[in-house]
Order: sequence, then structure tokens, then C-alpha cells
Amino acid sequence: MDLRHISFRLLEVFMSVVKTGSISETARRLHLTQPTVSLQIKRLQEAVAEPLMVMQHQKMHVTEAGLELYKTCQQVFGHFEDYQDFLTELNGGERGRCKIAMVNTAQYILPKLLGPYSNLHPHVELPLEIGNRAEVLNRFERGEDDIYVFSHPPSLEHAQAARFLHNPLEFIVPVNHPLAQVESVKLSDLMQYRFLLRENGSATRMLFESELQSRGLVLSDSVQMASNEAIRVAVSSGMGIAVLSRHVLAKDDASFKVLTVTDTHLASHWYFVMRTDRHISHAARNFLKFAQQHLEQYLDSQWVRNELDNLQLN
Amino acid sequence: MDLRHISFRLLEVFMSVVKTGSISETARRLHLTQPTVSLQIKRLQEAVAEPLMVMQHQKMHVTEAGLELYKTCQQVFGHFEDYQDFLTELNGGERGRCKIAMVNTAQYILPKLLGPYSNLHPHVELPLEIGNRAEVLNRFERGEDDIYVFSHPPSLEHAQAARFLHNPLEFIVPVNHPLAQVESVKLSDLMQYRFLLRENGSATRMLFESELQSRGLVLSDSVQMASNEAIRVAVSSGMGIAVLSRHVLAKDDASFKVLTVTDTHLASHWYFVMRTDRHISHAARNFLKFAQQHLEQYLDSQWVRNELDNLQLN
DNA sequence: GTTAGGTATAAATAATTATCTATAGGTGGT
DNA sequence: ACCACCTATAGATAATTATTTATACCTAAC
Repeated sequence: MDLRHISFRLLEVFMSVVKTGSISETARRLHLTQPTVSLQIKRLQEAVAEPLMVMQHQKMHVTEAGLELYKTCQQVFGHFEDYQDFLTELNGGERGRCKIAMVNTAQYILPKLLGPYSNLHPHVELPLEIGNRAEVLNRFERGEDDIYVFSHPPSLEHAQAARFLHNPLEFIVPVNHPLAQVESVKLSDLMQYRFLLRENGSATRMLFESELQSRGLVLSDSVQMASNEAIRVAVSSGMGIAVLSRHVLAKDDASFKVLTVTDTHLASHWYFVMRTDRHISHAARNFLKFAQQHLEQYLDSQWVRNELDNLQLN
Repeated sequence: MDLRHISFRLLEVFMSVVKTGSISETARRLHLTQPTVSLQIKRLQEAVAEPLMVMQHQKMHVTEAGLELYKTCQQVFGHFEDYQDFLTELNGGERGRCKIAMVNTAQYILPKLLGPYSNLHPHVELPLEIGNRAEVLNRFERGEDDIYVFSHPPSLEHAQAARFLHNPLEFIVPVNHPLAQVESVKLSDLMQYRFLLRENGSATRMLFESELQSRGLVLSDSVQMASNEAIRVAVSSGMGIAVLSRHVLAKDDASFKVLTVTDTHLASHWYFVMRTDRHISHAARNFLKFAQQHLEQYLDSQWVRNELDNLQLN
């Protein structure tokens, strides 16, 4: 049996002949001519090397081998119908996978969107990758994910980005810090204290340092720490002061004090970033649509900057 | 999704690419060039209207849709392997169907062959048709069965026949019949008695009547009965005398007496008859081979006339 | 025996597929 | 930066398929 050159069309024709018991009738139904169908059957029989049907009383009578092949075809087409259903779900966004890579800080805000979305589409896989800016950028370069989340827009080739959330930075100090009692301060007032910073390349740090540089200010002391969480705890326990995304800070956390810095308003935005040269999975497209429609609902609406309609979802 | 023009070869190639994760490697394994495989995949993707794999780290990485299609293909090829197994059994004669149509009298002898054959090949269907000569001839004309069994060779076009068993006819009378005590008789001695006969067209009757005609003898009285069984019982109960195939008579049946007719030896042969213009099913071919080898074993060897090697089993 | 409907086959052609060679371009490792 | 290996695409061609019309032939029915 050599199936190499057998197409599904051929099997369809065969099944129709079995069902109708007539080559001519099949030809009429499938809008073909009788010799076409006749030849198709002949070709199939040659491929199977076994007679599949014989004429009897003016009707095509299926042989054992033919009947078994018919059953086989039924099963096979069944599987492809299942696959068709799968594709339909995939296209509808009810199924599939949307890989998201985000920088560390985003893990405080993105779950607020991902949770509701995942509940709505339980069959959609949502593998998350969290890393520092350099790592996520690297993933972007390799195109390992469908969506990337940055707080600083990487202006790369093959990249399209859209803001969705304002990301204000706040200065925090321990509750027993001298500045904790001051009503308002200036940025320069902070330079004498030890700063706890994320590693080089962190968007927050980049933003902060570029502000310092433009103002001609220099830190007197700084310590590098691995995570926002570590920094927050360290500040609470008096190790120093820090600048952190407001979204990282719990609203009613009394273990530190948020300063009012009158001459400085550091802020960036959260961006969804995608490669323009890569196919956008249905799940990714669907998630972004969802985000666009529900940003205000699931995130602090006062910070929402919904510019997702800038994305080309082709 | 349009599978019309997708061949199994294409799916094979696709599966290989998924397995190896490489188009080039697949090309080497299947003795194709790399662009060929590349195009095949492209074509498949167009048919499915969905990306099936993407390049990643120098490897082809299968997408959700691709993985699901791969699974589908596995199932599909599984079904065709099953079908291949079925065909193998069919060709080996272990499975299939062998329709046999026989004249009434044959039902006393053919089961002796069919029983052992059926035990040996339990998966072979053996639908039997039993009818009088005219009915079986009619079936032959229509080509409704694989094998026909006659006791008189129909010399038709498209027919090949081979003897396998001698079929001697015997004259029987009731035990209390005047002739029952006579050591031997002549055919003419029987004419005065009432004969119980099968319907016109029965081979036994044809043979008997042609013998009478050639000898210029005429029956004084006859009654037509529907079956050999009925005739045997009727003879036992004294309704008349009859001529029957020896194979119809149980050896130790004392309810009638077999005459010794000195001047007459009526006999025909059992024939396997087949159409020459019709494909011979594997099961039929196999049954005839079996018969050829085991005739002596399962039938009274003294009557066996094994000429089955005359058949062209193509 | 004529007709109607069905199947098989021949001959011809358009369309599609299967392949190849050559080439361009991307990526990872040395 | 270069090399080795990978994939994609273009261009060309041979092979195969799909499909048609015309025709022959068989069989059932009237």
C-alpha cells in the first residue's frame, strides 16, 4: 500500500462513492464528471493494491477491503474535524498560548490583568518570564515570547510599543529617618543619604540616574540590591533610602515613609512591546484586546494610559 | 483549512520536521533537498492557514497549531497502519469473506470441508447460499458469489470448473418394499413403482431422466418433492422409491434399503465453479487451496477426485 | 430489442506538485 | 570578523494529477 500520492480529496470522493453506491451520483454531487470519479477510484485501488468495490446489479458494491478503508477514512476525517475545531478555538482566542516576558517591577501590576484574563480563557496557556531589563531585552532579540513588558521603551528595530500605564516613582525613607518628619524636600536634600538601588540597567535606576546627571547631582553612597522587594524591606529596617515605582508600594504600608519631593517628578510608563516581524499568536492578539478593553477596570484607573490601539495586530 | 490537495507524503515530511526539529536534517533523511522540504512545510501551512512552526535558536520550533496537527497525524497514520495490518491478514487468507453458493445436495458434503476451514481461519466470513440448480446458476450469472458448487458442470462462458468429488447415485426403497428382499435388479424393473423426485432442473433428476430417455424407459408414476430430506423420509415411510446421491444417505440408516441395480451406474461429480472474469478474493483462493490439500482428509477418500489444480487462481 | 442509466477507457489538456540548483540572508560559535 | 550551518526564495523543469469530451460497453427495464 503506497499512500504517498493519495490526497484527502481522493478519500472524500471514495467515501462518497461508498455512501451513494454510485459513481455517477457521486460525480453529480461533487460537481465532477463520471470518468473523473471513475479514474479516482481506479487510482485509489492501485495505491491500495486491492479491489475496493465491484459492480453488482448496476450498483457499486464495496468489498471487504473497501469497507475497512471506508471505516478508516471515517476515523481519519473525524480526527481532522477535531483538529478543525481546535483551530477554531485557537482563532477565537479560547485556546492557545501567549508567552509574556516582563521586567521585575511589572510583576506587581501585570497579574492584575492576567488573573481576570486567565479566568475568562482557562484553556489559554500564559507562561510568564520575569527578568531584569537586560534579560528581557535579550529575549526580545531572540523573539522568544509573544509580548514583552518594559517600563522604558526600547527603541529597537522590529519593535512596536504602546503605553498602558503611568509609572510614577516615589522616594521612600525609614519611618525613623530624619526626613520622615519633613513635610517636603528637594532632590538635592537626598544626596547625602545612602541610596539602595537596583542593578545597572534597571529602568528605575536608569531614570533616576539620568535625572541626577542632568541636574548635576551625585550620590554620596549607594548599595546595589537584587530586587525591589529586598530594597523595600531594607529601607524599612533603616539601611538607607530608595526610589521605587509606586506600584511596588502597598498603599497602607506603614513600615516606611513616602517623601514629598517638590522639585522632582520621576515617572516612566509601562509598555507592551512586540516584534513587528513576527507572527502574532491569536492568544496574544486576544490578550491585548482584552487588556485594551479592561485596563481601567483592573488597574488603578488614575494611572491608566490606554494607548494600545497604536499596536498593529496583524 | 483546506486539505483537498494535501497528500500523505506531505504529512510524512511535516512529521519528520517536527521530530527532527530541522528542515535540513529531514531533507537528508528523506533524500530530498532542503528547499523541497521548506516548500512542503510552507504549502502545508497555507493549507492549514496557520503557522505550524517558527525558527528559534537555529531550530524549527513547533507552534501550538503545529503540535496539535502532529498529534492528529500520529493518529491518522496509526489508523492507516491498522488498515495495512488488515490488508496483510486479508492477503494471507486469515481474514476476509468467501461467499459460496451451492445446490441443495451439496449441503451434505461441503460442511465437512467448511467446518475445519472455518476453525482454522475464524476471522474469515463464509456466507453460504443454498438453492436449486436454477437459482445457483442465476447467482452465477450475476456474479454474486466467489465460489459455486454444482453436481453438473455448467458449461458457460466465463466459467471455470474443477471436479473434487465423485457423486454416485443410489436407488432406495422402503424396507418393507417388495424389492427390498431382492438381491439385484435391473433399471427396467423399477419403472412400475412410484418415484419420488426433486423439482425439474435438479442435477440428480436431470441425470436420472436423461438415463431413462437414452434407455427408452418411462416412469409410470412420479411425485415431486422439495428437498432430498423430504424424499428420504417419504421413502422410509413407504410413499415410493427414489434415486438419491449417496452422500445424502447416512451409512447406517436402516429406515430404507439401497438397491443393487446391475445394469445402471448413475453418477456425476461435484464441481467447484468460478467466474473467470471476476477477481478472486484472497479468502476464496485460500479456501480452494485448503480444499485441494485436505479433500482426502475430510471427505470419504474413496470418492475424492481432486482436480482442483485445474483452476486458474489469478 | 430498444432505451436509459451506469461504468470503463482513450486521448488531450490544464493545473498542480515535486524537485532541483543557485542564491540570499540569518545566527551561533571560534 | 569569519566560518559553518540553517532557512527562505527564485527560477526552471520534470512528473503527476485533475478534469474534460467522446466513446464503448454492460445491464436492467419496458
